[in-house]
Amino acid sequence: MLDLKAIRSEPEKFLRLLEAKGAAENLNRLLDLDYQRRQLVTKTDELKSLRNRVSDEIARLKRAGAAAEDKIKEMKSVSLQIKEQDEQIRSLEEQIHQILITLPNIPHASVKIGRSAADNEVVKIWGEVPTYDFPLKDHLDLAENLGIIDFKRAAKISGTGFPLYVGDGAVLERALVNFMLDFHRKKHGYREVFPPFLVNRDSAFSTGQLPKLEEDMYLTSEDDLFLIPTAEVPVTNIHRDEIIPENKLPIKYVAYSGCFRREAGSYGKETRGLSRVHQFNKVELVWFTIPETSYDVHEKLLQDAEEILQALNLHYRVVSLCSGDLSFAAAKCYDIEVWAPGTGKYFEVSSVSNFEDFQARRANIRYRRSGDNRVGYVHTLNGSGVATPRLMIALLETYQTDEGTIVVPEALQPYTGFSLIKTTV
RNA sequence: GGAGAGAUGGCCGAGCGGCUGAAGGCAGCUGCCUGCUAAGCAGUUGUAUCGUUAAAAGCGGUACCCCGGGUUCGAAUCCCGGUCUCUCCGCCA
Repeated sequence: MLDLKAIRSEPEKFLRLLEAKGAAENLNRLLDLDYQRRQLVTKTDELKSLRNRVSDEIARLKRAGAAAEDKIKEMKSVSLQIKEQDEQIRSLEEQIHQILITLPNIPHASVKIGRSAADNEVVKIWGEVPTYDFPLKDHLDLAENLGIIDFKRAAKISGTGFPLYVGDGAVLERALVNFMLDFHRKKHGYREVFPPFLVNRDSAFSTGQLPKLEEDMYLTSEDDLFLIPTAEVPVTNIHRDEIIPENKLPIKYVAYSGCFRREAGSYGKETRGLSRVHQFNKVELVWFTIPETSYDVHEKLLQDAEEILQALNLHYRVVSLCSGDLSFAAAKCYDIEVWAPGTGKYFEVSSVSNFEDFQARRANIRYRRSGDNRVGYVHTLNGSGVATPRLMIALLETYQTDEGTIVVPEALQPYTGFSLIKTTV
């Protein structure tokens, strides 16, 4: 959520930046409603002040045994007026709120203004496109031949987009998750949490999924709980409605979770294989920081996520998203895209975002400054570290051999207990 | 799923329809005292919002005792609805 007071004081700036994200239409109406509200609040507070004073007088008169009928009568009509104006204020606040919750975050000054993914910039390339002296298979062929992912039976069980990992495939998937959790916990000092996979509306609102992206989530109708699309949602909400002492910051969590996405509207494209699925596994990194350091942390977070791919020796590039491609809540975002040689494409395996105080405002996560004891909103950041399905694609396709087997990267071998995946059926 | 109990400030805890933003205690901060520490004494300490201000501080107003309604000139206190927590029973990995 944006700061209404900030919008009020610099409306032109917000107009310009919201346009850069393609979402400026309601701004003037918002400012008008805000003005009306403030006028009415001032008027109504004066009436309340009057009522409080006279009510005290009435109490004094009654205690002294004097009559107060005329004052009571007068206050009766004042109270009625207060009630009417309070209702108007409530209505104005509701309208303001409705606009405010649909306004996206504004891009940071370092973010390029652009319309779509075509305007994104590659800011880093790590490693080189690997070369092979035999014809490459894509992950679908490899997985099917090796019998490590059973898409057919998965479709029978749940439908398309719900991978069923089998045998060494299941072990490999689990190994990836454990490897990444340990990596961030031990090497980067994150605190591990294991969050709930279903969340309530307040939690989904806080991180920005609601109200605009409700249809992207699975909803359990009986209990009105959402299946999480990312661990970002429960983990960010750990500190909802809290005031954190500054000396406790930064706080950094690493969490594994299953992730569930309806991917409504994306039928027909990329529906085969692992590239776009309804359920997947992801290790997520979440930071809470003071505002002054959040952009340094953003770079650090990116680096932490990159190191996973480096440890697995996978070629990747980093893309800085332009304003038009930023998600609803993000002020700045890097995508990490890993190379899949069999498919011949880069796949996004991580999104590393700084939300500044946008989520903190929605979630009411504040901190108390050590110096002057004042409270302010924290900055929240998160990044995938990383998501497995596309990592699996890159892994299978990068480490395939001309026999169709898969060499397990050294870093993973302690977790798999084997170094080669070959046909077992 | 059934039955019962509860929700007050950073924490514990009192609270009669007006004199309660809220007693008392703890913790924190500031002074005083003390060779140091402890103890003692005095003062102080929430959040949001509106106004004043270029802005902040400060000052003034308003609201907030789980949430939402109601009764009343006036509600932490009375009434109704909801949420959450705890205990017991049932079911259950």
